[in-house]
Amino acid sequence: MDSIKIARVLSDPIRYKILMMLVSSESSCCSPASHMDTDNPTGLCNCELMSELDMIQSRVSYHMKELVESGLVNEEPRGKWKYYYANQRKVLDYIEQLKKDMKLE
Amino acid sequence: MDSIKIARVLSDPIRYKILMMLVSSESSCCSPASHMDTDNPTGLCNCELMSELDMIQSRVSYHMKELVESGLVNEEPRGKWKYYYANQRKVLDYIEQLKKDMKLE
DNA sequence: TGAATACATCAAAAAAATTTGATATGATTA
DNA sequence: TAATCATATCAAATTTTTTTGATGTATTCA
Repeated sequence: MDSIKIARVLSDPIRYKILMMLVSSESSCCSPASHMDTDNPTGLCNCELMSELDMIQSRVSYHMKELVESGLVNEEPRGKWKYYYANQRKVLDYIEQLKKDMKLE
Repeated sequence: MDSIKIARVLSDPIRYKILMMLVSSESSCCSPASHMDTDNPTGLCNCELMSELDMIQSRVSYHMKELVESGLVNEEPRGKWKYYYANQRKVLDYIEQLKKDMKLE
């Protein structure tokens, strides 16, 4: 059941916060805007998350892996860096599944 | 953040299954229908969950406690038994919070 | 009342998830 | 090419969650 996996990923406070940061992010660190994918102008890289969250690198990396593997976040390598952005569609899909399972609406 | 707590509860496969069972339950075990709360004709008791899920009593009890404490399930003691029913409004609230946090719609 | 039934709670064990520090990989830049 | 920077991965330690078996409490029923 996919919604269980999504719920697990969403149940960690740090990941939830990261997801909200990604949803809200309009600018990027570490590189000029020209490095960004034109279709996805938003995004954050690990280094920004590290300083923003005051967490060591491997810890950020671990949580980003969880987020990406769940599909809630997409990643986009740009040279040395890796940018992340929220996959809002995945959240919508999760919500739809939840509604269906819980016989809502 | 409340949605994190809800997500944690929803991230366990057993609890998710129980919640779906409660949502779908129209009849009850262990007692005549007259024992049921008239406002909430659905519901299941521990004993039915035990046999349905093939789990020992303390395990069912643990998960029901988690579900009740999260607000996803309401309980209703009826004499010797305890009936549970899904609180669909709580799921809806969770979904609304999620939508808000993820800037959806 | 006393036996039986249903559920709660507890502590210990087991399992799963997270954190950390060290090291590895891979791209960039001097 | 060598040094540097950003990120990935790993194993061990820690923390959190779940499971189990034992025991406690409350209600029902004979």
